[in-house]
Amino acid sequence: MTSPRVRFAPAPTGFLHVGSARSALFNWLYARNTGGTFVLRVEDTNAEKTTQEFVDAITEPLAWLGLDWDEGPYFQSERLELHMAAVQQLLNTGHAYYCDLSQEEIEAKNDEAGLKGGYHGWSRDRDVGDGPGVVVRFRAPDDGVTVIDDIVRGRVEIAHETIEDFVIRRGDGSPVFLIANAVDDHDMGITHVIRGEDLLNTAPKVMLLWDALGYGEKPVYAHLPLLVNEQRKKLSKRRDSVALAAFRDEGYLPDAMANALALLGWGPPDEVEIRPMAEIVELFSLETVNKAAAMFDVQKLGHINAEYIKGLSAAEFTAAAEPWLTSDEAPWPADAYDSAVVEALAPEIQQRISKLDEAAGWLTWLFVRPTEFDEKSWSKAMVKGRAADRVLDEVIAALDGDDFSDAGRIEQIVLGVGDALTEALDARVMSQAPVRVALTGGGAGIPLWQAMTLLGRDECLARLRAARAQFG
RNA sequence: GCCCCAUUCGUCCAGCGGCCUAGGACGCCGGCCUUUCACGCCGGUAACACGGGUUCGAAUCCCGUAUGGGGUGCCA
Repeated sequence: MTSPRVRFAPAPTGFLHVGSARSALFNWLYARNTGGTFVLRVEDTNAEKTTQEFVDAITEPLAWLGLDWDEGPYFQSERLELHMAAVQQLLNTGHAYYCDLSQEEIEAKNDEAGLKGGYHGWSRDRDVGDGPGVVVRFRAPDDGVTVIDDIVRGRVEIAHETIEDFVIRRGDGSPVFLIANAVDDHDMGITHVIRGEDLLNTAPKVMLLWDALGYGEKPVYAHLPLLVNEQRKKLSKRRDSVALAAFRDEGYLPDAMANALALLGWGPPDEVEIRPMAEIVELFSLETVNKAAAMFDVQKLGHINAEYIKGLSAAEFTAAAEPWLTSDEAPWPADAYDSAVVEALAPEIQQRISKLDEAAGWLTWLFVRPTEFDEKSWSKAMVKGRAADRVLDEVIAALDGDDFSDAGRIEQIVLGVGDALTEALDARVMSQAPVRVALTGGGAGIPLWQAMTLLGRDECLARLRAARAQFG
């Protein structure tokens, strides 16, 4: 058997959405698993719309996801003459004919014949000639069936009587994707057509064209279950925010994204969900793809991404998060940023976020002095009854002589103050909370001690004194 | 309307006639750890759409019904 050739054939719509990305991924997985070839083909019947920008909107997200293609991108628009030749061939062989009927005229004829909807071969024998506004229709067989032996869905039969004489060339002379599809898949030696279930109904039409053109052996089909939203509707770029680029911008890692996408409609036999793509490639098979539509669950994506973030080394994490930490949106002035601080604290940040754009929130106080104290945290930690004022006084005094070189020592000093007070006052005194509020402005965050060494003695003491002054 | 497809925990995935008192993951709930928040660990919650068959035996096979979805374009 010759090695498989698969293709991902998106229309240039301006961006790639997760449903398309999933189709691309499954094609890629199949190609890599079988040692086949992954072809990228842009289905642009409207050639003038295909600007470089639109092409980039497809290729960049694919590359980001790690889906490298072996051939292409080919452009349908550049193969127009071949498509037109195929239309002409069908015309010559009697498989297609011209039709000049308008939508209104077709409806009128349907009404007259007592038929509802569709097109019923009205111009088959009218001997219409070509001209402006005239379309070419395929003469679909009146009886018999086309069988799709779909790898995912099994045997699907479509009765030919339900297939109307569909248009293969528009009134403006341009070919419709159905004919382009048949021609391109044939010319490019495509062996497996792997795509969304929404295209299942177009398969018999292309197969009919395929036979009429005398192309011989057809590709095998595999229609993937649709990706749906919370309402169980097909993911739509209109309703749902599903641009792959948007996920990238929020700080999802490409490997995590690809891993998550691979789990929609398919699962590894050993039930280990989060794993390197190389293993997924190894385990993947079209035969084990699900039939039922899958909901794209951002919460699970978040969990997978969090796991991937935790798996990064400190240096890798710092580099990966840098775009968010150095952007204009970062909550600190550009010159206050210090990547060394981030790298030192990376493990603490990594275990607290599920997307890279959440990193800044944990780091703000290290790069800029808090402008105000969180009210709730203040009232919880800074109560005199719990000796917060004395804690701050003694922590300030004890820390004043320290050189802030050792996180462990700072911890001992601060906690020691609390313990001593606990003994003296015969009531549990927690010294961490007031110090945290004084330093960070809030009550929750990464561990203090190491961060304090990074902040430095002068800044720490200044913040502690400022907070102490609030007591009046 | 017509054609096509699907139906296992809230969600994703496992199960492809007996191993199922249905397994894993996310989420949720509880506990442990912890002088913050997390992480981690332990435990719990929760599903075979319904009705008929076939079979010694069905989540698994067949047929209906219901529900959901896709298509029905001179979009792809």
